[in-house]
Amino acid sequence: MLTKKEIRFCLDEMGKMFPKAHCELNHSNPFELLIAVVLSAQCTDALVNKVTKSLFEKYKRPEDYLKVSLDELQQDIRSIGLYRNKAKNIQKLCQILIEKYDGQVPCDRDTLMQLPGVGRKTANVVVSVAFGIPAIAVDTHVERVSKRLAICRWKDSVLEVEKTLMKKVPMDEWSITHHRMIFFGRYHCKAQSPKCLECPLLSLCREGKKRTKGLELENAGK
DNA sequence: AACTCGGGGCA
DNA sequence: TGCCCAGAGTT
Repeated sequence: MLTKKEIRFCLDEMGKMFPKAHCELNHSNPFELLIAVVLSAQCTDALVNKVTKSLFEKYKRPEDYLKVSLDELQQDIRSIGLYRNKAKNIQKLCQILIEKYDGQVPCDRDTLMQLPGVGRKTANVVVSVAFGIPAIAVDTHVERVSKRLAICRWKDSVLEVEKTLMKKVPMDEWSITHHRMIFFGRYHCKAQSPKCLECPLLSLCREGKKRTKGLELENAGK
């Protein structure tokens, strides 16, 4: 298992590789952030950004999402995939915001998780980015990177990964941890083809050592 | 734990 | 073409 010092080194290196990783989300508007993160499930941020640009010109407040028909909202977000469920969830979510929370986005993680389409990952992103509440959002990239680097154990559940990260990463870096690991996992430490041979973390990466050793044996055998 | 949603991106 | 994807909900 990696020490705190080693983890800090890893995060620093990830920050050097993707220096703009923390600038991708809109900090200033919790409602737009919530919608954007709900839309981002199972598709890339680049794709969501294409949609949200025009979407946020048309829909400013929760009320605006309820003024149109479900079909119209579905068409407005069609290009991101999973759009039927997401449109339904967003209309339901907006209705709840209006009825129970005076049209405002709750700043509590557990409250957010009760909204349709909002799971633990989405709730953690919203509270940490929009409200500055310490939280670490764990998605498939964060989970994979944490396991490959032996920050946590292979068999750990998503929740256990989150707890381990909170224990080992200094609190003031929690928010940035999510974005650095996301970019690192998406573009470098890929699920199928990680770039271990050109990775600055190889010397302390359990999975990387195993994989590169495998590559050497493979090459030697040919 | 396994399945579903889904169009776009990429090899 | 076929495979995978910044998840969440249901069974």
